[in-house]
Amino acid sequence: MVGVGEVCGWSCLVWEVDSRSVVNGKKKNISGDRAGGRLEDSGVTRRRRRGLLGWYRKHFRALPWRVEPGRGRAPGSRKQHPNPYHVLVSEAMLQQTQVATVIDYFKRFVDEFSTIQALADADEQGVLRAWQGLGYYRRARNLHAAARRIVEDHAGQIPDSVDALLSLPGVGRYTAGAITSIAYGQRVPVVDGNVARVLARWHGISEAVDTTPVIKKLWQLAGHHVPKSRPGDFNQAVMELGALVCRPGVPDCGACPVARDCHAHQTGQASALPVLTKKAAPKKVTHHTLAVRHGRRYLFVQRPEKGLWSKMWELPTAERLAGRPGGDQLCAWADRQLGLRIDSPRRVSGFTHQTTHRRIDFVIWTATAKSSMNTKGEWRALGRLNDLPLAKPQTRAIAAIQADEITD
DNA sequence: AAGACGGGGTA
DNA sequence: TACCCAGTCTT
Repeated sequence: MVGVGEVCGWSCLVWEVDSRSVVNGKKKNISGDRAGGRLEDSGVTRRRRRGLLGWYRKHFRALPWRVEPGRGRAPGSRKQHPNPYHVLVSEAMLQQTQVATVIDYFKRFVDEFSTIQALADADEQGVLRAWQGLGYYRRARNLHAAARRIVEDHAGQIPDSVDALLSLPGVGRYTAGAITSIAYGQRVPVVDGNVARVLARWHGISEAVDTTPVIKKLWQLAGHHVPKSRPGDFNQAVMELGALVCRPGVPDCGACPVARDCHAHQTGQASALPVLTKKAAPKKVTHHTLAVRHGRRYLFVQRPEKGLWSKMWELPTAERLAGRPGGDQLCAWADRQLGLRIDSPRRVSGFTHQTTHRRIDFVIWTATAKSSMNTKGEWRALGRLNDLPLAKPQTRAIAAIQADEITD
């Protein structure tokens, strides 16, 4: 940890000085040179911790991977920390995904894969299937690979050091901090979107928080805020505050336990912070999904190792047909890409699917195969897809085909 | 440093 | 629409 001196006797003025030094983009010593200054000695810091933990004890959400805060500290009681495996799974699911979305996925996942060993023993398709609908499917494959590594290299114990955790696929600085602090009670900070927002407001950070020097500063700040006692509760409390009170847009400062020690609130800037850099608009594209029927079954293929929806299954989909192709183009495409002769494709429906980087118009076609000869892919009845992981637009396409079958 | 990677909640 | 979510990895 880089030494941060100039945070002793914290004041907003100190940050204003620091932040100016950050903004020219140079990695100068933004923390100042005075060694040994400890934020924990600051009255403001102690007050923030106290206010935050008191608030958290009252307002925390009961979540399936969480232990009641502060519990188990009395002599003779157990279970001070949650199951490290549960923390690993939940943190993987929570990456860029809201708590409310994760809850049911988490329950089903640990029900099906109840231990790290069980997860390691599973096959990747099964793990992807359990992840279906959650998005960012690379997370599922990384988690599965991590489980195998943990069983192989760590005797099935989730590592308790940041370095060992960072070497696992899909575990970055945030997740390593979450596991070490929450599951193992170590004084390690976390910075996620919530923490960044809270810190930007507490300290009146007016530079964009998604640039390298400011991110570095946020980790330093978080490292000085996290207490030795109950670091996991503290980290979760900051994130919970960010999710419930110190929300994006207009925060509920009237409900905030630390508003008196928040620079943004005191100066009326809370709703203006944090500042984020603008992201590129999604690209507009069209995908043509072709439901090729042979008897009662349809052809499904698996997507490649990399890229969008990697290793998920789908009805064959043409992603770069120019213009507004007709049935002839679809026939040619099926011949070329699938080695399949089909009869007169018919357009049955369409919908739009939005991801972070693409706005995809899906056009759904159906056609009959002249034979089921095909080296790759599987022929499946639509009622027997339970073992195939399918991304969202594919489930919509399949629903459209089923509806079309009925009205046929 | 900038993009890719999903899907849903919220205003 | 646009933003943002208990981020990580690749280019």
